[in-house]
Amino acid sequence: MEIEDNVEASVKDKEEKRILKSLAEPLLAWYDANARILPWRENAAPYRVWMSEVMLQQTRVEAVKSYFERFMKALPTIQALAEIDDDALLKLWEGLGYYSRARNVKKTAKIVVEQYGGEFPSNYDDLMELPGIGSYTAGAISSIAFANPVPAVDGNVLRVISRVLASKEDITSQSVKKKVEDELRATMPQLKPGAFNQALMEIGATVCVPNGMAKCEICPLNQLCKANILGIVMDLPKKTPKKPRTIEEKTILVIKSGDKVAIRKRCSKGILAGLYEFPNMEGYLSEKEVLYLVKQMSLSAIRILKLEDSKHIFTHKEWHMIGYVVKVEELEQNNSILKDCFFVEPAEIEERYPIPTAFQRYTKYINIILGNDKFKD
DNA sequence: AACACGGGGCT
DNA sequence: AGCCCAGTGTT
Repeated sequence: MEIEDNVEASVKDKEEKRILKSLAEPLLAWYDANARILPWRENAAPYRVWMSEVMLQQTRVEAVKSYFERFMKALPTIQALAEIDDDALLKLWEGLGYYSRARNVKKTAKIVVEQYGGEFPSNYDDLMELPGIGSYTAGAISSIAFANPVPAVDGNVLRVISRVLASKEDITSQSVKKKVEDELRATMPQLKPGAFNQALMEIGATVCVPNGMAKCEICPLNQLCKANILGIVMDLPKKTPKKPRTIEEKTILVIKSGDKVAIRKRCSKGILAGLYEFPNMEGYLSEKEVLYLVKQMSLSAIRILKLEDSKHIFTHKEWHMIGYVVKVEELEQNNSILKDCFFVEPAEIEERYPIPTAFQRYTKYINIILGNDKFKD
């Protein structure tokens, strides 16, 4: 019985290997005719490939386009990136999300300049040592910029391979990803590995799509795709469901003094690390409670206005926010709200301070005129 | 293996 | 409202 199982497994392995090896020809032909024109495809310089791949981590192509072009214009060389000021770097990344990526590209730029003479390493294992470069990005850089036959397995590739092989294994498990990487490393073409990897992802992004109907009619792989043949494309891939988001309630204060507004720098660890924000606290505070706190710091007239409620959704949590604009004069030092805050003009925020999207909506209230009807003593 | 880490677009 | 995206790092 054990022997029969082994024989069966071996037959299945060979079948899978045969299918994977037959992918390259139709895939490369399709890619030649259907590759999208994208900014980072103008040329495959390692610096460009690296930056685009990092930006594309968990981020849609459409969102990355403008960021990539602006970033490469501002920092045309890896030397320029290695030397840029942290706030200026985050300002270039503002709104793109996963800000540790920005910190990591700068760390890597420094290493490449100092340890590699400014030239990116080409092989997979060296790339894997660099901050912010994992198995996917190492494979993408090595194959696309240096033509090394190593796989670049992202969510698209996992979905496509899962369907082509009609595999019911859970693609969210790391062991499955590792297995797909190993199988592709053994079967992918030695010629044009960069085009092969990009073609696999491009099929996933434009044909073998995750939501809605996969376009199997126009897929170059439809004749050899087991899920298509078996009619189970919509049932694949299998994934374990995600944990529900936790909800956090916050009160945001837009504190105005003259033409300036109070902001502060966030902690260097955790969510939105190192970005700037309006002072805020846990929980919903009433107008009275805010006023009480604000009175401790302001010696004279105070006006306050409640703002519209807002909600910001992250991957793993939701911020439900209420906000107030508060006009203050004559500040006392070292009060609790304004601890770590400093006052800046709106124009400075726009050009200098990176503000996460969750707080961006409150910037429009900086210039609000507070009427006398809201005056409180 | 599980979790933290952004933001946005599509169904 | 849920899904998921050209994933990586930490625990």
